Amino acid sequence: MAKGKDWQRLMGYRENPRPGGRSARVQAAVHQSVRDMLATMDRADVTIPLIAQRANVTPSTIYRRWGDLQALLADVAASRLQPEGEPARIGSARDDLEAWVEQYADEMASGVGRRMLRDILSAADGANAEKCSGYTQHQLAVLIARAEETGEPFPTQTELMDHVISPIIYRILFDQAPGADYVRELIAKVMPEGALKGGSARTSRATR
Amino acid sequence: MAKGKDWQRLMGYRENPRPGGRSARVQAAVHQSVRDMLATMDRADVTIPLIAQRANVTPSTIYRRWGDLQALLADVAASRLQPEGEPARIGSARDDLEAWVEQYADEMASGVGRRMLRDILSAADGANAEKCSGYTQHQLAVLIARAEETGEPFPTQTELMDHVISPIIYRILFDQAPGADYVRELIAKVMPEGALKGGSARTSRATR
DNA sequence: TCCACTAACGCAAATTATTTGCTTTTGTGC
DNA sequence: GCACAAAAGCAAATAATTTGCGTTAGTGGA
Repeated sequence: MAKGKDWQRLMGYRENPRPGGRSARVQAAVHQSVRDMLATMDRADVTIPLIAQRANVTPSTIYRRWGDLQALLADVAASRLQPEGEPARIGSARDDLEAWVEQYADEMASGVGRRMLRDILSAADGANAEKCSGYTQHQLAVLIARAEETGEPFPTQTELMDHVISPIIYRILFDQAPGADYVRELIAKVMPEGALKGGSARTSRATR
Repeated sequence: MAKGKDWQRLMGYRENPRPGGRSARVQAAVHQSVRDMLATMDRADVTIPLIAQRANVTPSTIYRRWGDLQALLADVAASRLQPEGEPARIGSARDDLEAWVEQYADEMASGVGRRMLRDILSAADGANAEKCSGYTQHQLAVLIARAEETGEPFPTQTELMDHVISPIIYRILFDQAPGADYVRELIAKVMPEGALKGGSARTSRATR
């Protein structure tokens, strides 16, 4: 089994060799089918033949295009994890950050989010994982750019990834869900000295 | 397919229902078989029938006991990730911590370590992931206890998990390997104020 | 030590998933 | 339009998974 493990690379089946109508339709139908099935039935019962049937596609099409179920699930998860827009503008850069990270943590810690994370990480090809991490970094970059514009003191991207995102993801993957106040504490810790929360003292949580 | 998804729980097949001779032998043979195969062949070619053959066991035995390949791989990975002993005693508590974390990061970032991590995370049952995180926390607890004995200032377990272990694991899972100096920087950041590195200034790396 | 009990294993048939060679459809560039 | 080839469909061949039932062998009690 699994002889042609990486033909996807061997024959450059990558991104846009022929993105025209039919291919795109098949891809959309298959993705939709996967999303539907994940929403309605237990993940252990989701199989490629079933996905294919619901998508009105032949199983071999899926096998040839994605390789195996894990790769397909990872692909679907990665596309669902792609942010729909930029972080909301609430108020100060820090407020925006807090709001965004809280929502991020909630999404990732939810049942579906957690499973998507795992799907992405368990794929043989790490491309989707990198893509997913890239999305996060991009969102943070937007927040950082805003802070720069207004001159507000703000953590660097590395600090945010290492000390806010990483602990959140670790907890989700290995233990349990991080709560909203835990997230705020993480943020408080990486904010540069002198950056105030609202109008009060640094560690205060009175405002809001 | 996969009808009896979680019979392992339904009928309490858990840890020690009957750990006597034969069961233990089968478990050892299967684990060994998996380790051998992972070492010699491509992971995509590792199948349950092959594992069974090499372990001189019937495939259905493996299916009934572990459920599927992912669960088996996660089980093997978790047992390989179990630390063999306590962290080495090098010198100061901080030196011990640095040495231990560096080795931890190296192991996890290596090809095998990375794959084991992913195996553990991709299993449907999160028990192995928790177990694995528990090992890490236990090792850290030992280091913390030592620091307490000698009265050296030391980070808390939460600080270490959140700001040293988490960023390392995140990088391994999503991006690339963390280097030794990156690891030392993380440690430097969580050491309490006033804790000196070797005999010199805090951020110095002259010693050692 | 022997015996009853049953968890766990082995075997083999039935089912289901995966691979593969070949044909057909259909975007794409000229 | 037309030629080209990428991607899809189809179906047969292969391989993995499930399952029912018989057998083996730890475990606890007499």
